[in-house]
Amino acid sequence: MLPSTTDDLFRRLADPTRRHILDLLAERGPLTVGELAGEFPDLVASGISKHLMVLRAAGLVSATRQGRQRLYQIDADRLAEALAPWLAKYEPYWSAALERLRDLAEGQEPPH
Amino acid sequence: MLPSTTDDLFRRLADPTRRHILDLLAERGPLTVGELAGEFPDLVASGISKHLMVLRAAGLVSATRQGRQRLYQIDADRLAEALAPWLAKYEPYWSAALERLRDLAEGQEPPH
DNA sequence: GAGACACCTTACCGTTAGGTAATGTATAGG
DNA sequence: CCTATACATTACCTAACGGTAAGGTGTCTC
Repeated sequence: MLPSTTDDLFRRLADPTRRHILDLLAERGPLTVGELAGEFPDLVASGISKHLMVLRAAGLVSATRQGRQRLYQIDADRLAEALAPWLAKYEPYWSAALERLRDLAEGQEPPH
Repeated sequence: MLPSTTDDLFRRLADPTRRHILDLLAERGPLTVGELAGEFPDLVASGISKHLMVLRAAGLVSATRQGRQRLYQIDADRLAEALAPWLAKYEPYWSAALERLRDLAEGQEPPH
């Protein structure tokens, strides 16, 4: 399922749990299913596993066995690659928005 | 519904028809419901209207009466603003992906 | 002001998506 | 080997979503 069209991508990113999983993998590096499941007290482990399968089917994450555990890591390049065509259409808008966000983060007023 | 959290945004962008509506408004400028509906032969007009309500509730589009028609236009700034916090997390990845995309569009090999 | 028109709103319906629970499979340890 | 562990997989249930159809509201035209 390498192509991962825009439709496909947005469908997979639509679920907040899946985006949270991606965020965790991006922040902390590779994690096991158990570690990830620990971050979602309201969910059963097999639910996490299912979400991981959805992400893996699009190549957004990849897994490597580590004994009896399984280490998942994000493939942010693929994520970016799949999102790029859509992003390109709105580039001028969000590039400005990102600058405003950065200005805000620095606690200084935007140049105005 | 001004805040439009990331969760909220992705839920609304998840539907391909809604993203297509946004694309059309971005490319062609303000359009009426009838004009938009014409682009979706498989859908009934009231379906389009429903999608527009979903987008409008998040402020992603706005409408102005024009006689008995209604002109919808995209609010790309709000779209970008809502997406920016999420985008910022993966910025290094997709900024590279966008460059590769641009290089590809110009028909030249990336600098490598 | 009566009708046509453009759109909105509501009610309803089938499909899908996300959740749990139960079962299956592969690996580590005693 | 036998058991426990760590995930994967399957079956099942419910809620949410996207769709149509029918009725409602406001506006233009004659």
